Amino acid sequence: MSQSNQNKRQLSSLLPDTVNKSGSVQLPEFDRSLPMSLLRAREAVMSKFIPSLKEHGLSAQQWRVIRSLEQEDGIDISELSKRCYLLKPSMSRIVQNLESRELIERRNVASDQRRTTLYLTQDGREIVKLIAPKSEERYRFISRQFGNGKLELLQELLEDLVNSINEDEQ
Amino acid sequence: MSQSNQNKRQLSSLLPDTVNKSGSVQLPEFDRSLPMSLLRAREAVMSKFIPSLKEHGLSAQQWRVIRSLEQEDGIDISELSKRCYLLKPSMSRIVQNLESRELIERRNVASDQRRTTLYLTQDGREIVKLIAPKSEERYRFISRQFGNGKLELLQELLEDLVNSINEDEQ
DNA sequence: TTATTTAAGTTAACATGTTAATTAATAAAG
DNA sequence: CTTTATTAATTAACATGTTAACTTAAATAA
Repeated sequence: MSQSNQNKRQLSSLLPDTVNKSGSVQLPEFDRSLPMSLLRAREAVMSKFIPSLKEHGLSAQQWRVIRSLEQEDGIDISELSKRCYLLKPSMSRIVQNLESRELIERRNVASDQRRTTLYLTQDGREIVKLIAPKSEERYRFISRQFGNGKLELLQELLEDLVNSINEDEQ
Repeated sequence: MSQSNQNKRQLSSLLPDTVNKSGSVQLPEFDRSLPMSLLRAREAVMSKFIPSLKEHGLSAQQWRVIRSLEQEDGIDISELSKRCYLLKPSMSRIVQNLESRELIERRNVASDQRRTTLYLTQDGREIVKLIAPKSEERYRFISRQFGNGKLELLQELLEDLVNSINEDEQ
């Protein structure tokens, strides 16, 4: 994981809505910007999950793929890349990696030879059984430390943020 | 930017705190997990900033570096990598890239020849002047769409989340 | 003063993010 | 039925994320 967050500053006024007195525009303080806050939060959260993934030789992205197939097996690569928020070239390489390790397998779609569907293998299911309890424990830890109520509120705000940004594009 | 979020589901109960009735542990639904929520939020936010960065041939990471030097010039590479949440090998390559484009310049530290300090060039400052107003407008847009109060609350929750996760390590 | 440890930054190697191009298959249009 | 357009997935190429190793310089210990 990357370096810890060492440059914490006092919470200050955010996102000025007008230009400053001298007439020049200004961005929020770099460390206070929304992208940086989201980056820090995600790195902190991921730092709790990555060690147990590494124990099984899996990257975060590979786990996302396995996790998504565990929830619904047999979807195609395009759909899987959407659900995992991975670009298709990235998904293509990840699928090859997991296939070579026999954690997932491909099947052609008889009705559309362009498409390939993906399934967890028995080994893939075993690795889920090994990792899932540790991830579950990590979630409980985060939930306890941070507070269940605050976590629900955060999730809701994150969803509202995504919706409010995306509705501009509709 | 990556594919849009097309698989929205109804907001459901999050982070079960106990094992389910059958006795097996369970993770939150994949799409509802905190890492995925944070990833989506950051991608949505970044999608508003990246086009104007690309107009000037800058990646998000390169902009972070320039942005950080604009706030405080003349810091060393190690300190800059901490502030930008970039690993040192990544920072090393980014610095080389920006240096070759004459947006930043290196200066040795006479008192410690291991260290190199970095400064924005005149061209670097010009590009900040071109990009900053667009980024500022993007912040105003996000703030309007989402709500200033909600944005402050979100920032506060993100900071609390980071603090609560990290205090376990102290 | 010398030896050892630590630090700053770079490089190698591999994984993933990203854009563009390509191939093969399917759908649509005429 | 033939031609054109679109789609699914892969590959190439380059940037960045990540870990390990390396080089050079400074700090610390003996």
